[in-house]
Amino acid sequence: MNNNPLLRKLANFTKLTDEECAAVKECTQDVHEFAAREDVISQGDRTGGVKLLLEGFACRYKVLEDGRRQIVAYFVPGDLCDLRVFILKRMDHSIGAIVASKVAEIAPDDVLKLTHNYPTLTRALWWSTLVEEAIAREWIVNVGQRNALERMAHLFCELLYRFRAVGLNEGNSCTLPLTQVELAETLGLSSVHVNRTLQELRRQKLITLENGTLTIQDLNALKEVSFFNPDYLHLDYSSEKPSSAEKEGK
Amino acid sequence: MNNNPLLRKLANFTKLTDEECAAVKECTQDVHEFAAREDVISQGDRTGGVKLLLEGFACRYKVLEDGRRQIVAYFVPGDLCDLRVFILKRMDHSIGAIVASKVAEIAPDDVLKLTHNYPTLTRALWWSTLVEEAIAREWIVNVGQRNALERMAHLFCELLYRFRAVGLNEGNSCTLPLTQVELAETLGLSSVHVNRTLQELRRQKLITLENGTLTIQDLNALKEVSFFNPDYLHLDYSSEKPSSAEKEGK
DNA sequence: GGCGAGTGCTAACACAGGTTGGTGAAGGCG
DNA sequence: CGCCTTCACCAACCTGTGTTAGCACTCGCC
Repeated sequence: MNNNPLLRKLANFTKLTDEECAAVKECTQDVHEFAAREDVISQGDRTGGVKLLLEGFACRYKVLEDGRRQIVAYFVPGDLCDLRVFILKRMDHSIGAIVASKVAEIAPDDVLKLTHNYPTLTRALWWSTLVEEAIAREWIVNVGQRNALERMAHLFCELLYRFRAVGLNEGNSCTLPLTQVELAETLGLSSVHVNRTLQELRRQKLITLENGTLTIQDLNALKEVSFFNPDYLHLDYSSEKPSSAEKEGK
Repeated sequence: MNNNPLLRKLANFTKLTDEECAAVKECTQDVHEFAAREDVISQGDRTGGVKLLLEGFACRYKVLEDGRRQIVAYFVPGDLCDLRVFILKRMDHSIGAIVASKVAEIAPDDVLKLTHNYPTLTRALWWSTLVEEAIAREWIVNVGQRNALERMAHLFCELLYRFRAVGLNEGNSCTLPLTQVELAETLGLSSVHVNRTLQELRRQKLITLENGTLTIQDLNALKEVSFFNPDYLHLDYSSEKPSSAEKEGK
């Protein structure tokens, strides 16, 4: 079961039956490969099926008319982009692969079938989209209220938690193949200031970031300086549900 | 039909049958009133039903541990807060009334019933949640990439479009009962700088804002200075669907 | 009638972060 | 092999925005 990162992620919310897992796997057979820095879908394109990142690392971004670019979300394996995009006609933003990635495309009809036939799975999928929205809100807070150091620290905390949720961490390390320019476009900073801030984080022995690998040396300290509160990720299956009569599993 | 702002808004996406309209109305009978600056629901609370703003003006916000506050969304009448919140256990943010407001609470079961029985209505509701997400993304772009003047201009453009979509504008004017502090918390600026920026917008004869009423004197210019592109609001029913065989109405 | 709270507004100063322009190292490629 | 591009890194300077503080006005209330 755990070779599918989506199922791995959903397990953070609820336990799925074998049948549900099989149904998901069946719908995610249409896999496309994208090269690093290639667009999966571009602003203005007609919406297609729902994309599921299977391997790699990708982002959502918008560009202003004058060229400024803002990355508004990251996708780690297991992330879906908008369960219901196909309701809209055109993409109001782009999705780009950051490194070589594998993306499954789920046909609209399959989405409807899945949500029609499997209520538990449906709840789990809704949970994942609600989390995605919560992340977007937290990013607004991040760029709106936090300074450069706090912003960057907060982002790194979030990414570690998300990689963990799909088992793609190694202790407090995870792959993070971002250039400093991309970090800048994420955090609303200049790349120069990203560089300075990275150095400061390293100087304080909070993180290391080299060769596309992020290592958080002191997670508690990093959480503190960035006011990171993981509640918005709603990864609370184990913590709040022990009393429920549902199966425990695993 | 048009006395319900939600139905009014959904009409921007598709035409609903009388039966669907009646079903919506029936589910939105449980109305609560909130005073200005009162919380509709607070961070940490257990999630209840889905809230629908009927009258007034409200916002979503998050507060950091040290007191900094960021408003991450505004609700105009007709806006729902997360069709599926009830899947989550606790609110990771608060919703507050800005002025005295009326809020309907739709029971989770009613949401499920509606989406189970009325596919067209369901599509329209999904559309509205997708738009809400798109707005959140645009806000990230706003605070991340635009400077103070552009940010404020962009926000005002967005709000006018949204008030228009529910018929609550008067030409290029709409009610906007925000203090400068609230504007600051929305745009990630200090209240002093909000003041400066407002004056600059007034000086350039782009807007007026007094007694809680925003008037956009030169919408085209305001859109230009803020790189405002309304695509993300997906209010494109009329513009992209003339060829469809569906009814025209109204 | 006066007082305090809340709000809009302004000025002076401080500083976080942006801009510009540079270096060197690593990798791709003719 | 040298050339070009990309990226991390660095320094000097500049500016947008924040901070602090103070004044004026309105409104509600004792």
